[in-house]
Amino acid sequence: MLRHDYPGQICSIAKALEVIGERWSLLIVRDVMNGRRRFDDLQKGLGIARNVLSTRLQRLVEEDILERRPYQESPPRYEYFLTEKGLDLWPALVALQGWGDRHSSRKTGPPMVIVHKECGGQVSDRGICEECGKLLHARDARALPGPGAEALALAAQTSE
Amino acid sequence: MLRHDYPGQICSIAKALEVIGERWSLLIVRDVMNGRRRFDDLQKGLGIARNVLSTRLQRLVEEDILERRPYQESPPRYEYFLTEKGLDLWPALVALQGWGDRHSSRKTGPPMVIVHKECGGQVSDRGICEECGKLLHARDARALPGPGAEALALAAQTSE
DNA sequence: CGAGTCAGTTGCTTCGTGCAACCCAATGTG
DNA sequence: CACATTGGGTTGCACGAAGCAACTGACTCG
Repeated sequence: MLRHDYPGQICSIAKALEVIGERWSLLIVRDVMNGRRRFDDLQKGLGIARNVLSTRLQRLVEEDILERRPYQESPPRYEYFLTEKGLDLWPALVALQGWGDRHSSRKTGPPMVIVHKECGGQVSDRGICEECGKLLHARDARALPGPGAEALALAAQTSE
Repeated sequence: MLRHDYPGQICSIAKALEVIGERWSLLIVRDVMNGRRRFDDLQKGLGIARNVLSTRLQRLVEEDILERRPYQESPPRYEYFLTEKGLDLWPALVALQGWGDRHSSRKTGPPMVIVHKECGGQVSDRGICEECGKLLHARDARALPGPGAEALALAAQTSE
């Protein structure tokens, strides 16, 4: 049996980390948010071991962060979608990305930028549009390659 | 040699997680932010193995997230403080805590609340004071036990 | 003189991760 | 028709990381 807990902690940060603090979990959520939904696609994109990806996906589904939906039968093939709970991780991802940008991509500029779909303005690390000042949620924004990105047109078609 | 990287990832989230994505790291940062600064205090509070705490602290110091300062000589004893880079993790911690609150402390209410030092208003998961509307940073806020906390007067004297 | 404090280190065991190989059904290719 | 490829995994093995307990070493307190 696995231990997913930080015993004795009453803090919600600990609670949150029990679920998404495992290695790869947040990166999987980020990739699914950016439109990667299939096993092989996630595996290749992340460079994660297949068995680990498998257990992570199962756990994220159990925790109601991802939802597994068939997109064809025979052979059965599945896609993973974010639930509301999963989408709600957006502010945390944005905050982490902001921290990473500020402290490790100083010269090149951020490899990814987040823009407000509605007005095209850049989104701050607090999830607020710098253009129109609105407080945003996952569905209001889209990730695009930034100045620090070599190439990678992955987030191009970030559908709904 | 350890592997602290997520190879092939160009995203700042991956960069951030290389450093603070390890089990316990963020909880250590949170505790130091709440005024716990000493080895035994952190160890008892977190219930972490001593050797693991030791390596985590070393790594966080290496990464310039914590600073190790002697507070006495003979025998040499040290305290850990957050650097600016460490303090700057505050928005991410607040966002994670918000997510944890929303999705796992539904009935009890949040175990911890964050309040704006200046006006006493509650701070949202975006790090904005709900009272005065200001966008806050680590030094502007303080963590206090919330409705979901049984007891624990740990965060009582959250000095500067 | 013995007990306690503080900041670790050492040794051992178990758990988690990475890697490669394999499976199975269906579809594409020569 | 044979054979390779795609997609979504599972299995087995090796090794690094985490948990646990005991020990160290310099000092203080009663």
